[in-house]
Amino acid sequence: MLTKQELIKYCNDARQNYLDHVSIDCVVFGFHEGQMKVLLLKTHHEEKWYLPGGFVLKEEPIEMAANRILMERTGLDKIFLQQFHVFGDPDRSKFHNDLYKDMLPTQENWFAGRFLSIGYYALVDFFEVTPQPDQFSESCTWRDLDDVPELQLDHELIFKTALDALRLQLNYQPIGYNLMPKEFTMPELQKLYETILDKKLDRRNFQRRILAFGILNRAEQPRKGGAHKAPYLYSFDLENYRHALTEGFKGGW
Amino acid sequence: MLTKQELIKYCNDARQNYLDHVSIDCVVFGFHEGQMKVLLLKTHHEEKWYLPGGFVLKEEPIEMAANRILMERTGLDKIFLQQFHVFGDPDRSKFHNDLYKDMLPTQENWFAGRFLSIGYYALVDFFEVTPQPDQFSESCTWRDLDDVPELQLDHELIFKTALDALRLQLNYQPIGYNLMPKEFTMPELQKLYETILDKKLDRRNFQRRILAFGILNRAEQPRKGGAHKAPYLYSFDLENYRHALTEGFKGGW
DNA sequence: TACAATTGTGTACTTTATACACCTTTGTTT
DNA sequence: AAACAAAGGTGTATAAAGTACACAATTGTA
Repeated sequence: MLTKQELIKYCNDARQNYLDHVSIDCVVFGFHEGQMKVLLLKTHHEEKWYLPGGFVLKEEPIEMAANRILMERTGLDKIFLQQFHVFGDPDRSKFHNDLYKDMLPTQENWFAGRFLSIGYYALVDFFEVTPQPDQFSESCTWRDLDDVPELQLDHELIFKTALDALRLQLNYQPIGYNLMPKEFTMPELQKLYETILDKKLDRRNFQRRILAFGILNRAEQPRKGGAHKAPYLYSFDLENYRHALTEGFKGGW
Repeated sequence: MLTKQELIKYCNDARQNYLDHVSIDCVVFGFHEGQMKVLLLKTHHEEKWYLPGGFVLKEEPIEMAANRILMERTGLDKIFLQQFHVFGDPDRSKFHNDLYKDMLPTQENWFAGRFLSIGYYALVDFFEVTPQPDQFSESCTWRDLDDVPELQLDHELIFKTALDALRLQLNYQPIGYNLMPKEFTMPELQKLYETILDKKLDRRNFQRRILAFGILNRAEQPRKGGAHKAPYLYSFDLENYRHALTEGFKGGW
């Protein structure tokens, strides 16, 4: 809970710098070695969880805003964010809007206005980044997908919609660059798909299909040292990968 | 061109009623008997073409806003609109913003502010609806997809992005209800797909594939009276159609 | 009556998808 | 050292889907 002075200061700052009525919320999925998580913020002294979100500067492109917001609120930089939906229910922040209504008249409280929220999602390796909570948050932590706490506002809807969008994306776009180490084994890549889809895939059929996409290069030398048979190492063929990103996989019709 | 008094009046009205910084633009694709068109507005006394767009009322859900805007600007009612993207470049309406800068200082001109635009698209039978221009427009007309005039602002980008979204949709959702008459022949339905995709499909393979989706019922009696062999008539199985709409066609992974 | 246009139906071939089995490698157990 | 378990590479049989065709049936027109 803010003091009245703090609230007024934040309102003035926001009114001056941010575009009114528009916010951005980011759903950052984290993957590492078969585990999938989502990045959440928890406010000070409360058990209230949020997706990292924020506002758009008056002259800022929204893609830049999404990246800046993610950076400011979680410390994560240079993450590829993908716009997926706008959440525009006028009541979506009703509870939030009323929070400070006794302290400051709603008309004077910039944050109590109506906000549409543009949803962005991303998929990162959570071992490659170190989330840092901002001043408003007590913690910024990865939560297992099957252990997501109750979220504030409509953030559960945003989260679920993002997960659907991500799963749909698997069908016509390559995925995994920036998630896998430079070289990785086929079972490791399969884990990624299985984790996102939350189901088991056949080892051999997965291999055939993913190889058919033509976005992988196999290294000469297999990985050594581990227990069991030495697996081959693969890396993404960046050129083909990027091409597949823009062109998509199967044409459909 | 508006007079200064008119502009001031519109600004006041808008400031009072509309959410600042947010607009909606609709890309309405029209289809009938193998022709595909897009609905455009032309301003009075100018050769300036726009997509039908407008603003969101302060307490209005954005889906309702999209429908109201389409109704107000084109007369089209009860059209299923699908949100597909937000266009958030701060310069997207730069030219438009400067239009009245000599008449009214930019700060006082509500319309000269920055607007994000939420894109919606729809697909309708253009024989079933009668577009009516609103007071701002000289005409509201269907234009052939390959004869789209130069569009104002970033409306060409919005149009093209909508077309991509529509084509992508063909791969995992049924389409055509509300576009085809209650009963239609297979070649007629094929025309729809060919027109949207702008390419020829094999007659026989199309039939097999579309029938495999299980969303069509074949009538007992073929159509009579026309020249040539009497074709069978089909209608959409609404239950299966709706199911396919929510579930999607092929799972992919 | 021949013909062109349109539509229905079939079939061979290719490609993908699915469901399996078997072998190799490597560290651990006995 | 031999046996074993676990992980991983590769293959194959079958089914389903996609592609490319050919031919027959119907109907109005030349």
